[in-house]
Amino acid sequence: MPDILPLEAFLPYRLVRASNAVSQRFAAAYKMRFGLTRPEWRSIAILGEVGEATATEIGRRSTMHKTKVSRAVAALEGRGWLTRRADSDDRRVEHLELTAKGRQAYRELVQLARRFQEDLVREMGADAAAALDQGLTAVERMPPAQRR
Amino acid sequence: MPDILPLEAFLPYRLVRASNAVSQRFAAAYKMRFGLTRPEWRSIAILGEVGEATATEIGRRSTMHKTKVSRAVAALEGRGWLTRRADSDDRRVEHLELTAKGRQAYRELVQLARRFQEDLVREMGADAAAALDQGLTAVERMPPAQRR
DNA sequence: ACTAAACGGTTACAAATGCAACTATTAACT
DNA sequence: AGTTAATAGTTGCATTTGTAACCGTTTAGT
Repeated sequence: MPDILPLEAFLPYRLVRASNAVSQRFAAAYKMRFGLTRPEWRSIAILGEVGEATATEIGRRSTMHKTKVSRAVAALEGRGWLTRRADSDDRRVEHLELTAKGRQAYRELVQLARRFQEDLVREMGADAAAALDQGLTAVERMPPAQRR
Repeated sequence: MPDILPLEAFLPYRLVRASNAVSQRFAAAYKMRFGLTRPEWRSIAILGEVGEATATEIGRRSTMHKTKVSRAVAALEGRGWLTRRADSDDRRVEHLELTAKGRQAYRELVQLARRFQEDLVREMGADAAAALDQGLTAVERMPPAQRR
């Protein structure tokens, strides 16, 4: 009498699958357009949003490990999409900022992302999208101790 | 007037984050209890659910690449949790099945998963969990061409 | 029947990732 | 002041993952 668990009904699995499906599709878009990796796209997204940040802050905001951030930042710097500026008070800290070229790319990326999300919502249906939003909000509210 | 995109409002990003938060927490549980990797746990979950499957079928059902499945299956075989049986008609095919030991582990894993999901739903709130369910269902319904 | 294409599964190699150790610097403690 | 702990960021190394090539077998086309 085997007590089975249908994987299709298991929330963590469904979340992973949905997440993979959606972000692989989006990743294909920005990768094709710019040759960016996910850590790179995320770092740009943060910098474009807040204007200026340290590597640590990028990591905190985007939930990426600091080595990922470090490598992404190095790559973006190599592309000439961001610059580092030493902090005057604390010489460990580097303030990062997009260059004009980086901001231009960011603008395009934002367009891409907006269109993507619009398509997604249209395809899911507005009511389902609202439900998803509500569900994700609840997950996001869960305390870090529980979330991690 | 930079047109910004708040990452916190971008669905793919939110999905990835929620998915990571939830499944890292669950992974910690089965990893601690059994030392399983995620591909291994998924393979067991499929086999426990359907009783018997080929590697290809495991891949299809769990959305894992065939190399991942191949490695997971090899590891589980090494543990003595599953056995391979050659197909009589088609000698390329191997039918996989959990051993008694594997089924025992599966039973425990199902318990673990059930408790996990109950806790999760309780913590989110039943209404939010229902909303999440509805949202995920809509994503799952999206055609593969769009999903991938 | 014979060749080419397709398929199940494994393996080799390259790229991405995570962890731990490291450097340099600042903060905290006594 | 002087030692210790903490922090920002980078790098080396082991592990994980994905891609492509591969072997053996079956199917399809001619």
